[in-house]
Amino acid sequence: MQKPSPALLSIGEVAARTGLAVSAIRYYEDEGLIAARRSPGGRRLFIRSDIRRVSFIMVAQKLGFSLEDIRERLAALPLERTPNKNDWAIIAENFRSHLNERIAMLERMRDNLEGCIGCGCLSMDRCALYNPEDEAAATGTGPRFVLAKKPD
Amino acid sequence: MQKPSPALLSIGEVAARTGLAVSAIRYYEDEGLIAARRSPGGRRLFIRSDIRRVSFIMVAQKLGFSLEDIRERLAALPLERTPNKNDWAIIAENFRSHLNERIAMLERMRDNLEGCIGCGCLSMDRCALYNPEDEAAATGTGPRFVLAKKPD
DNA sequence: CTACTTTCTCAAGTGAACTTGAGATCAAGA
DNA sequence: TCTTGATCTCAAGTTCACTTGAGAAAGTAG
Repeated sequence: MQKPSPALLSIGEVAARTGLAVSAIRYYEDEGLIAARRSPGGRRLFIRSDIRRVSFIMVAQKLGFSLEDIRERLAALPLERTPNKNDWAIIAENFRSHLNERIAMLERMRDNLEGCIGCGCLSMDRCALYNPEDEAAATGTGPRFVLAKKPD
Repeated sequence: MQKPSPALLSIGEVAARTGLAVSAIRYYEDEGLIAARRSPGGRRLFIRSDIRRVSFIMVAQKLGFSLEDIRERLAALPLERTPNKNDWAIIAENFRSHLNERIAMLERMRDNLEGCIGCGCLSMDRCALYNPEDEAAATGTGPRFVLAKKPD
């Protein structure tokens, strides 16, 4: 009967299963995002749940979080032990609220954009995307009316 | 009667009105994202619509587009002439579909996350976030079941 | 005209997130 | 045992998106 999966994984296996480069995994370890034990010969050995941890890092990055952000978020997970349901639930909950914020921002952006195309207001007033410079000049920096909840 | 706004703007004025650093505006010109004419003395002169162009760059960046992406998108706008409603509508439409994709991705991510917290499936099967490694290993690289439309 | 501020160019530096290269070691199959 | 192939460490290089610095010239207020 062949072993279905060994208890510990080499860095190459983690790389193959996540699609990440070996060098990137080492970098994540240097940066404290993951932890590895070592074989007697000095090679890194990962536990299976590290694949999930790495996957989480990759997904979070695609969503625009920095490694610093992600490290803070992952700090709630145990490094040496396989995280349980409750460990992940804490992370997920935290992550979810950030996701909702981001979704809301994108939707605002999209709706402003659509409003602008349809409304014919492009000449001057009340069009946040077409004409953010006047209000922005009054209050400070950047075209933030497109991103803000309300230009109140 | 004081001039309400001169026809052409200095780089400092564009910086003040967009909140961007002067150096960044020069950088964008080097990168071909904006174009400036020059005064007899060699200073950059921008047209008013360049403020909108710069604002657009800033917003698009916040949404995760690279300057390269943005340059391609802006290529549909005229550089020397003030873009009209139709020019912007083309950009906006193009941009909108990307926004919708991004929103959909975030929503999928969020829903997977929520499903995972609630469903109690964290031990093994059918939980894309908790356990992406097995399916991912079979088909290739990365934790893409969390991001893909369907793990079909 | 003088003094001061803004802008100019060009080169080099910065931080994030990795990758690449060199030279050595570890581990497994023929 | 020999020979690959995977991994190790450490230093240096890369890309992106800028910023900083130096030295000079342009514009502006008094």
